[in-house]
Amino acid sequence: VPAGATEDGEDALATSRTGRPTLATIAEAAGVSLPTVSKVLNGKDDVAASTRARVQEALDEFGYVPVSPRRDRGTPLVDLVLNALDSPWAVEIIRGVTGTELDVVVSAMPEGAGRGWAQSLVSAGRSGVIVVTSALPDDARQAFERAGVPVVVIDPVDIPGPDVPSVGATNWAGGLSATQHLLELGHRRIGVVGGPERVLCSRARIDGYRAALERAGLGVDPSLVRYGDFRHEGGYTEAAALLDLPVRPTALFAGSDEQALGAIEAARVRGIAVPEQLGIVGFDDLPVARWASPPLTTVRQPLAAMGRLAGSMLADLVAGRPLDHQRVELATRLVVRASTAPARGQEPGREQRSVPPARG
Amino acid sequence: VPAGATEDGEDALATSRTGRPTLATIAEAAGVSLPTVSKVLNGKDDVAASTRARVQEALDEFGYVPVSPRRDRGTPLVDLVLNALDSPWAVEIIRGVTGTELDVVVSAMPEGAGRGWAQSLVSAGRSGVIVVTSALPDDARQAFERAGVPVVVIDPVDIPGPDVPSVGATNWAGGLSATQHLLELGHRRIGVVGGPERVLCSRARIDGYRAALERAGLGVDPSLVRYGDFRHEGGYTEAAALLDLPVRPTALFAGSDEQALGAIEAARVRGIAVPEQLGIVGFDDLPVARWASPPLTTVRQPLAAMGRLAGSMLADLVAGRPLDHQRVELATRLVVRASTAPARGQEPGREQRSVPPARG
DNA sequence: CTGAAAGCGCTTACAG
DNA sequence: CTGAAAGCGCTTACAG
Repeated sequence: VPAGATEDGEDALATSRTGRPTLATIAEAAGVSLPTVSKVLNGKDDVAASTRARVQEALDEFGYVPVSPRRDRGTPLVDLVLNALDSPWAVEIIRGVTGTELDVVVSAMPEGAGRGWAQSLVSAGRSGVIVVTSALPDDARQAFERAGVPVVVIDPVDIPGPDVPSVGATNWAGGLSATQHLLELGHRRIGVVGGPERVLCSRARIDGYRAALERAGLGVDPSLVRYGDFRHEGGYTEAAALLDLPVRPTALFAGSDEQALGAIEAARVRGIAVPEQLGIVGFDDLPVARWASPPLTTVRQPLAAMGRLAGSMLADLVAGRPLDHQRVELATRLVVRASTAPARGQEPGREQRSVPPARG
Repeated sequence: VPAGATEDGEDALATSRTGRPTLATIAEAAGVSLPTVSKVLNGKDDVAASTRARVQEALDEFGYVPVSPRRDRGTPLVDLVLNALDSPWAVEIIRGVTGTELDVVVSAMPEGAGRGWAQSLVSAGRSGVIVVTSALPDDARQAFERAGVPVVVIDPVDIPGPDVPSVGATNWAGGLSATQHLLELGHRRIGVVGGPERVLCSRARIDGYRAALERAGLGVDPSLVRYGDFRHEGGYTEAAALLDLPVRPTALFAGSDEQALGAIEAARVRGIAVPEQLGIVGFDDLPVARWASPPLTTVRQPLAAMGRLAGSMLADLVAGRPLDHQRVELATRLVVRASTAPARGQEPGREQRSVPPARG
C-alpha cells in the first residue's frame, strides 16, 4: 500500500477479529503510529497537542473502546443508573436487578449526561445499561448504540422510541383499581394528590382515576385534582389544600406511598381520623406502606420484579439474544390495609353533595 | 536451566513485572505448558482431569488473578456487599459509597460466603470490597489479603481484627443521648425495644441506655428491656409486650426507626396517643422517620457519611496510601421531632412509681 | 515529539 | 490430551 492511501481507504482500515476498532484502526485513520495512539489513550504528555487532537478525533469517530476482558467473558458488568438515590423506591429496583445474573454498578444520573457520559460508561467496560426513571438523552442513546452497548429503560419519563426496550407497570389500571376501591367503599368525593403533571406514569395513574369516576357515572371535579412531586412534602401540602376545602373529600388517592404518608400527616395534624373520616390509598407498596400508622392501603407496583425483568432483558441483549417484547408492563395490584374503610353515611347537618358537580 | 529444575526452584518461578503470578508462573509450578493453563482458566474441556486438578492447585496456591485492565487504571471497581437489600437502610449506605470516586457493584452477601466467594470477586476484577453489617468470614478475609484486595467493613457485627479497617457510629453515645432526652422530658419509666442481643451495635445502644439511667440515679428494670431484630414486626411485638405490662412505660427507646414505627403502630392499635401518653425515640433517622405520623424523634446515624468514608478509605487502600485510622466512629446526633413530649405529671388515681425498682 | 523494535500476558489454530 | 508456534492488542524503553 503506497503512502497516502489512508485518505480513501476507510473500509480497508484494520479492525480486530470482533470487528471493533483497535489501536491500529485509529493509528491508520489518524495517520500516526500505534504507540502514539497508546500514549494519547494513557494520557502521557509527550504528544504534540495537534497530534493528540487528531488522534482524539479518530478515537471519537470510531467509538474506540479499549479491550476489557470483562466485556467478553464472565458475568456481564452493567450500570444501573438512577436519577435519585434518596428514596426507598430505589432500593426495590436495585434489589430486583441485582437478583439477576449480572454484576450491577449502581450510579446516579449526572447533571448534563450526554455523549461524554455514555462514552465513559462504554470505556469503563460496561456491557449494558439500565436507566431508571430518567430521560435517556438522544446523543447518549446514539453513543451506546454505536458502541454496541444495549440499554433498557425502567418506568420511562417519556415514551421511549420503539428501539429502546423498556419495562413499566400498568399505571392506568392501578389508578383505576385504587379509585374503584374507594367508590366501592361508598366514597363519592375523592381527591387526587398526583405526581408531576408531565410525567408519564403519573398521568396514567390520574387518567385511571378519571376513568373509574366516569365509569361510575360521576364527573371529575377539577378542584379535587392536584399535582405534587411524588415526595412527602408535596403530599402533605397538596393534601392539606384538599382537606381545607369548604367541602373536603372523604378519600384521597395519592400518586405514591411517600405522598400518601404526607397526606396521613396532614390529616393527623388536623385531627381528621384515618380511615374513619378520610380514606387514603397510596401507590407503590414500598415497605414503608406496611410500617405506616395506620398501615397503608396501596397499589402494589412490582418494583423488584420490574428490576429483575429489566435485568434479564438486558442479559439477553448482551448475549445477543433477540427480545420477545420491546415494551413490557407488569401488573399492579391493590393491597387493602387499614387506611381505607367504608365511607360514613351522609353526616346530618353537614352540607355535602353525594355527587360532585360534573365536569369533563 | 536443565529439565527437572522446577522441583526446587519455587523462588525462581516466572512472575510478572508487578510481582503477581502469571500464566507462566502457574505453568512452571504445575509442570505444564502455558496454553494448558490458559485452557483450564477458560474452562475448555480438552484437558485431562488429573492435569486440570494439578493446574487448579497451582492456581489456588499462587492466588492467580487474570490481568484485568480495570484493576490497574481508570476508576477502581469495588464491590459493596450488603447482607440484606430489603430496608431503606441499605440505600443510605449505597448513596454514600456511590458518592465517592469509585465504581460500585452492589451485591448481597451469599449464604455460605467464604474463600470461593472472595476469589470470584477477585477474579471478576474488583479492586476492593466494602462489607456492610455482615461477618467477614476468616477464609474470605485471607483470600482477599492474598490477592492484595483491600476490604473495609461498615458497622461490623463482630469486633473486627486490628487489620480490618472499619467504619461505625457512636452507638453507645446515641443510646445515651436518646435516653437522656427522655429523662429530661420527665420520663422515669423508659422501656427499650432493642435489636438482637448479640449484635455489637445493638448492645452498645442498650448499654448507653443503661448508662443514662444509672447516671440519673435510676436503676435498670430488666422487665423493660426487650430484644427484637431491628425490624418492624419485632418492634410491634416487643412494644406491645411492654405496653401490656401492668404498669406500662411512659416512653420507649427503639433500636431502629423501623422498630420505632412498629411501636407507634402498637400504641395506635391500643388507643395510646403518641407523644401525649407515650414518647418514642428511634435510631437511624432514615427518611421514613420524617414521614412517620407523628414525625419521629430519633438518633441520627450518618449512614451516607459512613458510606462515603468507607469509600474514601477503600480508595486510599486501593491507591496504596496508608490509612490514618483503622477504626473510625462517626458521631450520632439526637433529632427531636414530634414523637416525644414532656411526660405527664403523676396521673391522679393511677398507681405509678416515679422511680422503678432498682436493679443492677 | 515520534515511531521502529522488543516485549508482555494471553489465546488460538493445529500438528502430533 | 498436550504444547510448539503464531498471533493479538497493547505498552514500554529508547533512538533519533
